[in-house]
Amino acid sequence: MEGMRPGCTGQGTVSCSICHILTRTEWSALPAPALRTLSDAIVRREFGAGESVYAMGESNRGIHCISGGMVGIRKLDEHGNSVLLGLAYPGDTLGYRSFLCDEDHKTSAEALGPTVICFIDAATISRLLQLHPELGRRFFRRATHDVEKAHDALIKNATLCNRARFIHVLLLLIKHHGEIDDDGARRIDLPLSRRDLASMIGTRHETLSRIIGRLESEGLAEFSGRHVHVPRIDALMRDLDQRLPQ
Amino acid sequence: MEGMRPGCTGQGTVSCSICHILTRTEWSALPAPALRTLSDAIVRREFGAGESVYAMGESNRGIHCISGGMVGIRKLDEHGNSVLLGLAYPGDTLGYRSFLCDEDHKTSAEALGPTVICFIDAATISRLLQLHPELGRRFFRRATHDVEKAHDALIKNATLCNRARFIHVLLLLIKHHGEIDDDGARRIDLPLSRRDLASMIGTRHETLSRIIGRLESEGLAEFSGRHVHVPRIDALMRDLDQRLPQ
DNA sequence: ATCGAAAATTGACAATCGTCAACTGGAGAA
DNA sequence: TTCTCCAGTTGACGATTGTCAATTTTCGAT
Repeated sequence: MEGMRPGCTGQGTVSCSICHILTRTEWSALPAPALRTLSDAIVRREFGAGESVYAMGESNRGIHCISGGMVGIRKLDEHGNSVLLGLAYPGDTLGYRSFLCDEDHKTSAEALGPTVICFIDAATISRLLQLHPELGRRFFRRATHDVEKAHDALIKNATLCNRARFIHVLLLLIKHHGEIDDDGARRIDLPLSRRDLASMIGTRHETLSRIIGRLESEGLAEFSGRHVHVPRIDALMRDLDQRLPQ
Repeated sequence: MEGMRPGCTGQGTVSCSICHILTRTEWSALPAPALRTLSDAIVRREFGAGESVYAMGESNRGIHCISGGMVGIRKLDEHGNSVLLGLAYPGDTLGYRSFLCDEDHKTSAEALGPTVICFIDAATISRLLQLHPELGRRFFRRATHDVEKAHDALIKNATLCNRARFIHVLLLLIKHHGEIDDDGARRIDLPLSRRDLASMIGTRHETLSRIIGRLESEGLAEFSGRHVHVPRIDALMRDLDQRLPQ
């Protein structure tokens, strides 16, 4: 199977019942015996940065569950433009919508660094869903949450300028990847290229370069390649309040 | 009950099994006896233009199903900006997500003209869902479809300029409300204010005024208040192809 | 270490956009 | 009717953006 690595532990060697991110996943709706069924069925796969987990248009053979690392959810429009719709982290389930609707993948998922993903095949999920209707309700909740996330993004696009949208993305990334210095400053190594960052806020990469330049000249952040240093994160947040429209 | 009109036929007088828009709704998953249960339970309500069907933050007591007319789905951000997220037409179900997740309404729904809406109370839905699991699957499909619609809107926002986004909205409205003249030209009475149209494409109403002005000076459309005349609709669509980025 | 391709930055310029302001026009109330 | 209010339009202006182009930097492969 593509993506399988020599170090992959393969089937049945991971226990979902002791998975530390279980409480974040939809599977936590299952009782212990069902979790054993799940553990026996999952296939653990490791991905390197840039590797595709699945691609738009592919048929969907099961559900992916992120155990470690980070995944970018991408979509291409009819003209080949790539837009990064969102980021997924350990505990997030991928491909559940198209799987449960028996449709092809509507987005692409791509590892943004060393990533470990558990794959659960169609037959196992069908069995679990039939025995435990609560699992289906959890996935419905998840879909609802995804709608709300997309609506929030639409509202940000409609009401904020590019600069504010970028700061929002930056704060989100800091929340997930940032480290705190002794003086309270934050440091990150961005997991995304400038182009992907630009596509997330809906602008061109040249424009993003200029926004970054302005943030640097104002002392709000220092960028060096993918490394970012934010001396005072509250200054960034206050900048958002003062820059509501454009 | 607020919104009830003298002309409202009230409970049990509408048969869902003969509702002409039934094939479009999730309820078509139900067999005939369940449809009778549904018919007996629904409450038909009529709304005038601008009347609220439900508001953001209200508790959710059931599902609304549009029988006739048109509804705008609106959301307010934390600063009071109103954004029109989408339009709903006969056959569309409203408020199903927050209802099935047992949460408050996350959006507002507002009649954009004389509108007839059937309301199904919580107890009836719960009973139907329990007896007919397929109904739940239909709602899941609907949620998935809503995610994809929001993602498509995000991609349009990220890759198209305001002018192209407005033309997309205009074509959508023509599809639903347009009439065809003898010479093939289209006519519409827009169901939305300029401000709402602007919020849909994520810009200011002054900017929309200028975009409309340019479309008029190029002969692509004539605007007179809310009435629009599009002499050649294919010219509008061709304009989209030539104006991909900005 | 070197090379080459892709990513990223920067400049210049035209086009677009947001803001503020003034003005027009129509709908509803007194 | 007249008045007021609000949606809509238009103008002016500065700021931002997209595009094209040139250049620099980065990163992986050889």
